[in-house]
Amino acid sequence: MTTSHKVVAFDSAPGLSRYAALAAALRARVVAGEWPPGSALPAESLLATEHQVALGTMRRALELLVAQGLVERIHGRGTFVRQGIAGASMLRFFRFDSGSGEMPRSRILSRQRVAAPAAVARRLGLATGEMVLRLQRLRLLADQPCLLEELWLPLDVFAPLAEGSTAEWDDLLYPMFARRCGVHVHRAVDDIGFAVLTAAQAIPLGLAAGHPGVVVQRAAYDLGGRCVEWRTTRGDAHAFHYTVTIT
Amino acid sequence: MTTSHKVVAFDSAPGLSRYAALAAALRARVVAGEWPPGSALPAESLLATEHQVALGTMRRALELLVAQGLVERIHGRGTFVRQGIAGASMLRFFRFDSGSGEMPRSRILSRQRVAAPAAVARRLGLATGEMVLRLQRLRLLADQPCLLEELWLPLDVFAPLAEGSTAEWDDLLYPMFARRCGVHVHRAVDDIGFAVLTAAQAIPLGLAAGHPGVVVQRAAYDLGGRCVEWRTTRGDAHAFHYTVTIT
DNA sequence: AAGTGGTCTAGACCACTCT
DNA sequence: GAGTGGTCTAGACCACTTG
Repeated sequence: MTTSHKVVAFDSAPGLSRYAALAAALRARVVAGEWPPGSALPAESLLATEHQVALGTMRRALELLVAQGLVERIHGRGTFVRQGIAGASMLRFFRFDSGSGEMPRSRILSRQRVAAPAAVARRLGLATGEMVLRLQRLRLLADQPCLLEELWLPLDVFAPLAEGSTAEWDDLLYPMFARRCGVHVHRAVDDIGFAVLTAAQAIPLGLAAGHPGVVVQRAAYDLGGRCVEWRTTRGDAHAFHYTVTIT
Repeated sequence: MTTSHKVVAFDSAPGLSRYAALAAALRARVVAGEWPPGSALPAESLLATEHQVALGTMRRALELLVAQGLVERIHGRGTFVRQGIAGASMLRFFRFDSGSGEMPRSRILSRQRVAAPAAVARRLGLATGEMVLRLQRLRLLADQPCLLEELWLPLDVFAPLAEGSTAEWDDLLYPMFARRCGVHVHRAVDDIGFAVLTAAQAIPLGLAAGHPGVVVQRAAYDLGGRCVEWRTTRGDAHAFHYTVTIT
């Protein structure tokens, strides 16, 4: 008598190593929602027998996914699909002198349902004229305004945020995106530059028009690689600092 | 009859895995100069038998050194100690609109042998008052000044640079450091900030006093982890740009 | 105690580079 | 063809977490 085991096929490698093909197959299952963010994958031994490869090969595949930031492994507990980026990640570019353990606060200044301008539509991978949510947001530290943000979100997936009061929104957006819209931000690309602030940008920050400012433009992507946010953040250039290590 | 093989001992692990201890032992031999930058290490199979470990374990150790940036492996050729940082690494923070294939040029504005000020001595790990080389350097792109730099170098290892004409110096410093002083810069930490330029800083750059400037402060380290350079670079803030990806 | 990931072994075979 | 690193296997044993 033969026992029946679940067997999962994966595309054999077109020039790819077996563990790379395995990693791609596992990634596809994660993106498809088979294992939601925060949940555990089956044990590596199980996955190995399922895919009919040696344990070491499956380990290589999982290590690859760890390096790619898709999953994280915890000794003795298991392999988990990573939750998205935590939030407050914009503050890492700034050094505001306030109580160090200070919680950042947020205030939504405006919220509009608008047709996407061409530049925004291109960034978000939408057709020009598709509906988006435009937000203006002020971030405060110890009740002092420090960052002014303009966000563009595709309405098809962020529709829940178009309704209800914005006064009750969380101070951190990404956890709220996950909870209310099922959108997990897994990757963000920040482009940093400097520009003089206009009056409209400077006043909410308590600065004067013409003050030097930092401009961070961010594109944020979900698990599947779709751009789900286009954001421009402005702050006082004198508060900017960032450290890079090169090897 | 027994054949005699070279056997290299390494400290058994005080809480370290065997491959981590192996990596540390190999790193020590590289730092000691047994395999100079650019040269090849023995084959992994040889190293494995020398250290009396399985091939896979030695591979883990070498992979660790690759991840740390100490060596690089080339399929079919061997394992090589990495040369230092190439140079021109400061330009990656700026976007000067000129011919894209433009070679950056350098001009040494001043060179002094001076006693290290306290702040510099601390950064370089010297006693206050030890002798250092202070350089001012202007970097040009298409004959346009773009960056102004102030460098502090410990004289004990950079003595060869205190003699002779600075007019003949290379445009890239790090390869010259390696060739003339045997100093290989393997790691650099850049701290980016913002400040308004003084007249003395702005004039050489063709800007006006009070112009917004980017300030990059760099500590550069050699193979052994010694800080061998402390540098401050200033440039037009409007030319600054940098991209960071977070996951 | 049971289940998880982490380390280590000893081998076979493949892919690439140089001469 | 000889020598290098890269992949894959099949197992043993260890270390950590949880019930």
